[in-house]
Amino acid sequence: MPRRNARERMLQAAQAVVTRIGAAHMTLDHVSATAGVSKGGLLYHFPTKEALIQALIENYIANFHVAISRELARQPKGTLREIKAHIVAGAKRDAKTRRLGAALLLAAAHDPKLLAPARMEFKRVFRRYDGVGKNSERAAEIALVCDGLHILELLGLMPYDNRRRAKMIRHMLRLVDIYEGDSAKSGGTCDGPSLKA
Amino acid sequence: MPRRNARERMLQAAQAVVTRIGAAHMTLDHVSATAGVSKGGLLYHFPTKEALIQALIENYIANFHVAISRELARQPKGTLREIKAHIVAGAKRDAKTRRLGAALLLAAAHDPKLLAPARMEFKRVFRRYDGVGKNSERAAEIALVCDGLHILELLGLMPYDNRRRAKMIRHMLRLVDIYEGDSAKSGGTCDGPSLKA
DNA sequence: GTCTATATCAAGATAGAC
DNA sequence: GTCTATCTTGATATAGAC
Repeated sequence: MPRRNARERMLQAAQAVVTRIGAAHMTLDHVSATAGVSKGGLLYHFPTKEALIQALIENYIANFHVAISRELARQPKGTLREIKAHIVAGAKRDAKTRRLGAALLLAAAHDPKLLAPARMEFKRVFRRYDGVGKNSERAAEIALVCDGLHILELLGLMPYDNRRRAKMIRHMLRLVDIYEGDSAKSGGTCDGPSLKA
Repeated sequence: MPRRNARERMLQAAQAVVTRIGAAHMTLDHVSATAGVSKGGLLYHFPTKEALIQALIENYIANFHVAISRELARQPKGTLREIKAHIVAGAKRDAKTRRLGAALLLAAAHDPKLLAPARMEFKRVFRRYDGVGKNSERAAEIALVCDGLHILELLGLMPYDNRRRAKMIRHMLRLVDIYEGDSAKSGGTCDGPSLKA
């Protein structure tokens, strides 16, 4: 009987361990104990520790995509509603999820290849932002603000409190709106004025 | 004889190793061999591997400050010249330095405490950006764009080529100018040529 | 096919010799 | 201050039990 659950259970256990003590301190013994299997059993499903972390990262990104889809349904019509959904979904991640993301990001230290999915994700996002409007620097600016916030928060480097953060999120959404409006106007230049708050 | 050089030599060796193969794959054996001492000798100066990495990180940040100071001397007068110097210095780091920074950042996976210096650095930067002007979201926006670019590049997540990147840097400097101009509520002293996209 | 038990090997850390 | 010898832990590899 190929128990589909076993693999899933091990992934969940790994996720729990990583969230609790970080990917760097996660050991195979720890995960297998949490999952209720032997180390060998774990290694049967994930031949190396890296494979396990890789699976966690893919899982994390997939979950994020689900969250974005959920937000997308709530966004009003608009060319860039997908981007806004991205921002809101990112803003809504809870502390536990963020901790998991940070741990996984840092786990890539052992193999830059592990960042490949993330790299693809960024490529996709930047292309998406770039594809709309005429001022691609402005677009990149928005992309960088969003993803900069995202990553700085993951790493715990963002010195904002909740109130400040909420204001910043609103500001970002406004940026998208303005950019969307500018892009829609055929003759409109994208410099300065419309960005003044 | 307390050889001041010994510690320094070991630090240099560690830096070389990290730059070459990454902090995760750096072993004490490797470093001690490169430095020409035994593992025990190395561990006398740096009681743990983490202590060694910590020293490398502090060294890295100190070097970055030196680079900023150098750029500061080249910047024309202006309220936010320090910020522009920061941007330019960040943009100018060579590949080797970037690789080192990335490795050190990722090394923090083993202990979030290692990120403490970086955290302090960001706090300082954001406060500096925040202190000038009235629109603090706008200021934060600039800060996030700069540091977002910085970190995404360190992690190799930035999908830009050199030309695109240069344009983005110029755009960022222009953002600072615009913000400075808005804050001063005067004509805005933009330094012409270097800011054209 | 799925797992347990056990073996191996690398690398961080410690103790004490010099 | 620095080295050698040794301990320990954790990641893999292997041998088979069910």
